[in-house]
Amino acid sequence: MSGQKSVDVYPSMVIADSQDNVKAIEKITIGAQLKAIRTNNKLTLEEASKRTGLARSTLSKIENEQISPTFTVMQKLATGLDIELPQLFTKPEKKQATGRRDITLSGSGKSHVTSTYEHELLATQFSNKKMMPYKSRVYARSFEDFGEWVRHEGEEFLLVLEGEIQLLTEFYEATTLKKGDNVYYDATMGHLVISVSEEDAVILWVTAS
DNA sequence: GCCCGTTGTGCTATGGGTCA
DNA sequence: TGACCCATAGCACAACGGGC
Repeated sequence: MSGQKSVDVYPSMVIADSQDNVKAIEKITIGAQLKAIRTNNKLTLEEASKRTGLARSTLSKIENEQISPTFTVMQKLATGLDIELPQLFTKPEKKQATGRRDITLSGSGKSHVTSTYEHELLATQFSNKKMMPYKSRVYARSFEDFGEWVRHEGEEFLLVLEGEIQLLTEFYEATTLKKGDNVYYDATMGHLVISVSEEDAVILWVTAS
């Protein structure tokens, strides 16, 4: 319950608006997303509290960015509010149409920087999509940069766009992949990616739940 | 006055870091 | 390795303000 630690799979996010460099950065906060989802569903904090099992004050603090929810809390939020977890990181759509599309111009994805990766989330306007595509610059150079395996629900496809990476997985030998190489794997298996080229590698990732 | 949201305080539980 | 300390998350509770 309390004091839980979690692997930062989808960390707090920023928006980049340049092609190669992150310039003006706009923060996308989980709190704001949570509040939008809750109010769209016409739920009070009290009602949301009952549905998620989290205290009303806790929800208020999350919405006002006073505390950062752990992965477990985000799972409770997703379950209680009947949403997919990635929706906490994407702006909610009021209604969905069929035949929809989402164009992300070069460098205009939602960026989110960690100590190991700089993610640029693509096609973020869809709140209920089955895949989550994102481009990542790989800062990590060793397993120690992560401390533990990254694992989560679903499957992932990875394509190397620039540089050279090493894919480390729980059950296989480390594999070196260069530009154009790709891999599809079960994301519940412990995995992580490190750069092995002189420059930080850039990869395309597609996560499907 | 009631409902709702926000804020502040104090407490507990837990994990990480440090040190002997 | 175990003890200790500290930071953090989460909870309950109370108080306050705004809107109806």
